[in-house]
Formats: sequence, C-alpha cells, structure tokens
Amino acid sequence: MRKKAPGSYHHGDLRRSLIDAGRMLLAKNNSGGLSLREVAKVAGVSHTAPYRHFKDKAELLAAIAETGFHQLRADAERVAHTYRETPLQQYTHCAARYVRFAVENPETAHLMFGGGIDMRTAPPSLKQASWATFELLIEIIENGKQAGLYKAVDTMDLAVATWSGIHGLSLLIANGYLTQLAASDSQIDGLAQRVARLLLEGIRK
Amino acid sequence: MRKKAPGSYHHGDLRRSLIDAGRMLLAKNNSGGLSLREVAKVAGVSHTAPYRHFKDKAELLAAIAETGFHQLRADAERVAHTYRETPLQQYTHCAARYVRFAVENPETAHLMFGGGIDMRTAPPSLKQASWATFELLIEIIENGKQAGLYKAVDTMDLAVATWSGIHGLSLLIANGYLTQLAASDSQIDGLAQRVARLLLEGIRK
DNA sequence: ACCTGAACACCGTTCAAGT
DNA sequence: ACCTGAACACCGTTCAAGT
Repeated sequence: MRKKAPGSYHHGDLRRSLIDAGRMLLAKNNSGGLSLREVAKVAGVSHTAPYRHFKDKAELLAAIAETGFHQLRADAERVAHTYRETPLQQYTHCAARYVRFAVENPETAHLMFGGGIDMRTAPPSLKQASWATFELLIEIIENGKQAGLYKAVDTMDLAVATWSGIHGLSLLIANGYLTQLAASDSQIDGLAQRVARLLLEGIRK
Repeated sequence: MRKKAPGSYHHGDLRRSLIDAGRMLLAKNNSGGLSLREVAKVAGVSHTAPYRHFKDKAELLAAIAETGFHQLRADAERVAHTYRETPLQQYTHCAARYVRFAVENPETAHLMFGGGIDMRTAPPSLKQASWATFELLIEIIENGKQAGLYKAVDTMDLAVATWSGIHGLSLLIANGYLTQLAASDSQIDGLAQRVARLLLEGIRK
C-alpha cells in the first residue's frame, strides 16, 4: 500500500499501514484467509516487520476487528444523532444501519462476529471497542424507555433481545442464508424493517 | 481415530472417519484451525488420502458443517415432538435447544454460521441440510399460527424474525460477548428464556 | 479403486545480524 | 528502535507410482 522511501523507517505509522493493508486484502480475497506475509508485502516491508507491532497474526486480526467496531459504532452514532428526537425511528434506522454494515463489510463482520476471536480472551482494547458499540444500543433503548416506548423490563434484557435479533439477521444475510428471501439491497432493507418491527411488536397475536 | 488393519483399505468408511476425526480435532483445538494433514493422521491414512473423498479442504469443512446441521435438526426435532401439543412450549424449548447447541459445540457452530462457508456457493447437500433445519422452524411457527398463537403475518417473516433472534443470541453467547450477563449454564438458559419471551411479546409497551 | 511418497509453493514464527 | 534475510517446522495441493 503506502510506499516508503527506500531505506527509510516507518516511524510509527507502520501499525496503521498494516491494519489498512489487512482490511484491503480481506475485502479483496473474498472470504479467504489473510496472510501476514502478504499484508507485509502490501505495506512495503519485510515479512517479519509486523512482529514489531503485533505479537502474532491473531493480534493483527484483533486490531482489524477493532477498527470494524469503531466504524460500526461511528456509523450507528451518526444515525442515532439524526433521529435523536424520535426514539422509534432512531431504533429502526440504527437497526437498518447495523444490517447494512454487515452486508457491506462481510469479511470484517466475519472477523468481528464469526467466532475467530473469543471475546473472553481478546485484547482489552478490542473488548472495550465492542463494549462501546453495545453501550450505544443500551443508550438507544434507554432513550425509548424514558419516552414510554418500551416495556418496563430490565433494560439489559431489552437490549440483548434487540441486539440478538438485529445481529442474527445481519449474519444470516451476510452468510447467504436468506438469498431466497432477500437478494437485492432494497429487498434486504425491506426485510430488515419488517424484522425490526416484529422485534418491536412481538410475533404473538 | 479408527485404526485400520495395516496394509488394508478403508472400503468407503474413510469419508466418515475423516469427518469424525475432523469434528474431534475441531473440538480439541479450541477455535484453532483444522489441518487436513492432521485429520488424515488421526484417521490413520496418508495426508493425500482425503483427496479421494474431498476435492479440497473446504469440501471437508462443508461436510463437517453438514453433520452439524443434521445434529441440530435432529436435536430440535426431538424437542419439537415432545412438546407437539403445546405450541408455545414447543417454541420456547426449541429455542433453548438451539442456544444450547451453539454453546455446546462452539467450533461446529462457528463453521456453520461464522461466515467461513458462503451458502450461496456451498455444496448442494449442505444447502439442503441447512434449509431442512430452517424448515423445521417454519413448521413450528406454522403450528402455532394455526393454534391462533401468532400474528396473521407472512409465516416467512415470523420465522426469519424468530430465527434471527435465537441465532443472534446463540452466537453472541458462543463468542463470549455476553459473559458479563450470563456465565453459567443456568444463567444462559435463563437469559435464553427471557429473550425468547421478548421475541414473542415484543419489546414495545 | 484406493492409497502412498516425493515435490512445490506457500505459511507463521524465531533469531542473529544490520542501521 | 526498527527492520532484514536465513532458517525451521509446518501447511494445502499435485502427481507419478504402487497394489
């Protein structure tokens, strides 16, 4: 990716270059694994240079996943701010944004949520980033609760139920389980809206 | 795993031996990758023998995922049959079984749902196995619908919303995102029940 | 048909060595 | 401090050869 002047050093930006190169390669090699040597080559350094910044491959992958959480949180935050006066629309549009993130960045979503990284043993900064994303959801639920929109149930339970629904839908779509039902972008948006509504109202008569 | 008489052939059971060895190794190497050579060694054959039964590693992984779907479907089917007279309990207990499957077989669940396999390009038998699992859910929803339990909405939408919620919860737990909220088995069961109930009744007041 | 051993091009990781 | 090249033990896959 970034060409460095031959013979010069990276002076600290190599870490970011490697993460960027990693995300780029991840997007290019559809669903394929990521080679540390390949990342190094794209970043313009020898294949051992990454070890100055990451203790092993897993740590680089964790760093990439972390940027994914930052992006997802930033995306959702922007939407949440736009609809801050209407809690119902805030919920619906944030849900749609979550689904779109997974559909638009399936490899990053795979890394974040696919089980390659166990959050129990993940680096602290990654845990923090993922927790911060969940916190935004909790705020949104709390918002609606104070507006009298949601049940007077433990906010945590409301948040987990909502998160589970949107999260599950995102992964089912991203992994191709629902192509029969929703192939195009507009069909996906439509399905996401209907599911979000059912999560809200329940499936019971 | 299975020892063959030295010098003898496998006569068709090698395929199954490889799948079994693969699942065993997958369970042992927590979250670690699976080496085709390792699988072959455990099955007691040379590292090129698997190519007689699988065109590449991805095809073996797909076959392992397939056994996962068969098991999940069989597990859920047993539960569905037990509670066939009470649609509400049928739904709740099948949901709990789904979550337990993911928690008890995190590596297999990772393989099935983690994004390593894109269902759009998966082998037909795998597509069929995953579809058959979803069909059971559709039956369960249809059951409850005829008993007047669910909304008069498109069954597909009801099924997708339910599946998404249970699926998302399973993966969030299996990947360690909810350890703060549910660590022990009984806590997980409790959370699953409360979430299943919220999916049913909705989060709206 | 079914399996093997050697070979190829890769991979992650370590380490002594260079600036 | 930051980076390199050689080396090690692995890997997936191919292929000619064996029964």
